[in-house]
Amino acid sequence: MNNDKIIDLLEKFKSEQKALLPKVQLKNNFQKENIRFIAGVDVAYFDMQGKTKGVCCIVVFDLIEKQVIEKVHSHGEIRVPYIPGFLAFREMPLIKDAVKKLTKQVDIYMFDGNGYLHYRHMGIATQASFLLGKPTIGVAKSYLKINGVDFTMPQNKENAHTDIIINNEIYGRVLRTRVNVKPIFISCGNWIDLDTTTEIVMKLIDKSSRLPIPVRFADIETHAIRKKLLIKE
DNA sequence: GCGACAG
DNA sequence: ATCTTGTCGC
Repeated sequence: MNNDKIIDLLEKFKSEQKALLPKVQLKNNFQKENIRFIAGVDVAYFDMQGKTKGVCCIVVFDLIEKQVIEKVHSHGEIRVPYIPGFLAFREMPLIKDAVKKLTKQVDIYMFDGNGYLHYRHMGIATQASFLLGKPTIGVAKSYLKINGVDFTMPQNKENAHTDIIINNEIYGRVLRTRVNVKPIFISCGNWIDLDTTTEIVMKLIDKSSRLPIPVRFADIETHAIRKKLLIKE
């Protein structure tokens, strides 16, 4: 993919993101007590026959029974390069394919990446919400600096957090899910508020990781599937 | 030209 | 994201 083509694509992508923005709602469109099934979505990459391929896994976790109730995956060629701010366009085709395979109910989707914490408030979690028609949450392992604004490190206590505020607007939250571990960067995707987002993320933390269970499991699953695909060929 | 850069 | 072994700690 040459440079001119990428520049054209980015302009097109940017206007798609701007068109979606007015539809974003940072309010819960559900009753908290009804939330039970949380899906984690992640993508892993590999090369095969000189092409960049990807594996997308979705793991659905039951908050009540505390167990995984469904795992689905999709894989295929990745055609869009990674450019900060446009991750959704790179991963969305595979996500769509994996979503089609789901048979169980999902109440909320969690993504490996940002949501409202994004240049145009349109990180992958927010953008994907329109495809899914469900509330979404963004969970990033590192910080994507916006307009040169740094984040404030939260205290070294479980559940300590600081907000990322730019031009008097809250973009997202830096959350210390466990003591002595780097914080994560969470943000609303759509149809959910930041406090509820934080609550749900904390409910899904266990001793095994600083990341919430569905995202962690989806990450592990993508690596497992990728390994199988590489052995076959 | 240099640095920054979710995954 | 990915390339990669051992190793410190709960």
